[in-house]
Amino acid sequence: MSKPNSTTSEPSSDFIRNIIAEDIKANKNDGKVITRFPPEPNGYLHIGHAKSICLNFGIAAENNGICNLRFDDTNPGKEATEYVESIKSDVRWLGFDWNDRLFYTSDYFEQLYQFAVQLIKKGKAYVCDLSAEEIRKYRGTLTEPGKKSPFRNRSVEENLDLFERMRTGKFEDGFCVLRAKIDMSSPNLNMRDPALYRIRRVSHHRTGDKWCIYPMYDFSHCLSDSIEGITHSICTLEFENNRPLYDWILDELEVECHPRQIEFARLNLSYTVVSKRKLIELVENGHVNGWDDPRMPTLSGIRRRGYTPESIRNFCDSIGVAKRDSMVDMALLEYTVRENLNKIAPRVMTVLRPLKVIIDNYPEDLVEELEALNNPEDPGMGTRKVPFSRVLYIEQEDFCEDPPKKFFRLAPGREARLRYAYFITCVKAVKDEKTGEIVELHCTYDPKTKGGDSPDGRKVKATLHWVSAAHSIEAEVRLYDHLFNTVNPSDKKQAEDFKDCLNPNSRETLTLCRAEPSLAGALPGSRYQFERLGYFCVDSVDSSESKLVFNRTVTLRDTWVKIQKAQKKG
RNA sequence: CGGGGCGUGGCGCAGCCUGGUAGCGCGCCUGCUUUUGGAGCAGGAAGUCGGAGGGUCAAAUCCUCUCGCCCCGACCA
Repeated sequence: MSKPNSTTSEPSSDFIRNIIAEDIKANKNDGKVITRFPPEPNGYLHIGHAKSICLNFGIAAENNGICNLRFDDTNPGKEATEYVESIKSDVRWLGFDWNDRLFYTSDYFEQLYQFAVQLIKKGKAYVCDLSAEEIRKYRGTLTEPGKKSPFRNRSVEENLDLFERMRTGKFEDGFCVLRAKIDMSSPNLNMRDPALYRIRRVSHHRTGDKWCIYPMYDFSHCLSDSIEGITHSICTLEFENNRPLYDWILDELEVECHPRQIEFARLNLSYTVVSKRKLIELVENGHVNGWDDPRMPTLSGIRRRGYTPESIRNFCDSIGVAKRDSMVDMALLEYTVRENLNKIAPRVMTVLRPLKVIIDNYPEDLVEELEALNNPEDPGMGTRKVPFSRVLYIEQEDFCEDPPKKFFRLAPGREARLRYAYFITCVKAVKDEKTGEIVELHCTYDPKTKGGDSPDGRKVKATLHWVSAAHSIEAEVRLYDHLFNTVNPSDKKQAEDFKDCLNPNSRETLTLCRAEPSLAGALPGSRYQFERLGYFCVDSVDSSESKLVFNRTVTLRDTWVKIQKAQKKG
């Protein structure tokens, strides 16, 4: 009964949705489903977060539930308002709405503190004066048990007093921590008396200097989930080892709501990195131009690149959710944008690398306005007029003086169609005497083929895009390729430093492109298909009325490139 | 010599709980339609389910063992 794993329909069933379906069936949590997306505001969201967002908001929506957006802001040193704003706008852009369910762990600092007090009163937490280094030593190793802290048996009263003094700033940063009293010989190191609170005099982006102690992830996350009434706390695999601690804290505190933590494998995408730490490094070392560089796998980068939110959602639905580590091929992401853009992007003609074409037998002063479809996939998108005249530009690679097998574009003596215009025949290629470079083409046109069809039924193998030289407008076009040269730059077997895998040719800027006049005034962010080339969008940062700048979102599927590669291999 | 996970066509997943010789998407191949070498439609190749045993009439599905990969030793999340 599971639905096909289509890229356009509902996501197929996965183990998490199965668990939730069973819980609903068993009327657990009164049949309610409440999830949450809990980013730490210490960086920008990337495509991996999109998977989590789609999962959490998606599951809530499918089950008539709720999904909270909660900022896990317990480490003020690394967090900032800039990040919370970017995260909010990215989630919104992706198409999800948290309504009034916007929360911050910092909203719970007082409650969390009281929970800690409760734990102390139960004799389940203590203030430990060991230094960070000492704690590490006492913790033992993977194969050896740890040692008990000499402060482990302080009285409840003493701990209560000490903890309050931690809060009121009586100790220096790092002087002591509050620890859970669990089991120093547990095979799970997370259970060897983990730190719950640390002293840190850093002002917080929301609470300012109100606090000098901050709760650790393990303590705050489960309790925040509980406070919000989360039913299913979905997180990534690396937290699997933390689950016993998640459950321990909620059990000890006897809270009314004890969410079920479920872990899934994070997304890995080929030819890029999906790790906040690595992305920060790329930004800070200037390997890219900021978080929204169109080559970045950040949502802001992907958005600037021209991807649609719908295509990202379809992508997330089609990759599935499981527990095994895997590497999703970037080609699938590209497929989902093409699939989406093919339906909605208006077609337009733009020549990236212009080659002048003179139609010898076309009247010097004539200009015809030819009708062109805005989208052959959707006649409802209407038509537009494109000017045609004696001097045109076509793509350099659409002409070949000595065409190889299967090349069926323009060549000396060969006839081809100019889209929506006429059949033209190349009569002569003019070369630069010194470089041998082809400078311009002389062609003739067949007036009877106006519109692109010959009344005698004559066929041509190729249809080329073109622009009228006099009417076309200048544009800058930025072509992008994979940010990295290797499938998995994070693989230490590939390179010690992932930055060594950076693709030096990940961006190529073309400044002399010629676009059809209808593109004048194109709005930032608007997306087009440049016929035969790919999908492009107006850059939202650098484009202006006086200077159009386009980003190539993705090329069209290119069979000719494939044939050429096959021919090279023999 | 610790603990926790995972292993199904090239890639990503479903199926496993309630055994009956494997399914989907992408990719790949062929043909047809087509004024984007785009797109659509039709068809096709490709896996014996990490490996080995065991019980069963019958296992990817149950049991045992084994191999491989990932995660855990921040006062990060």
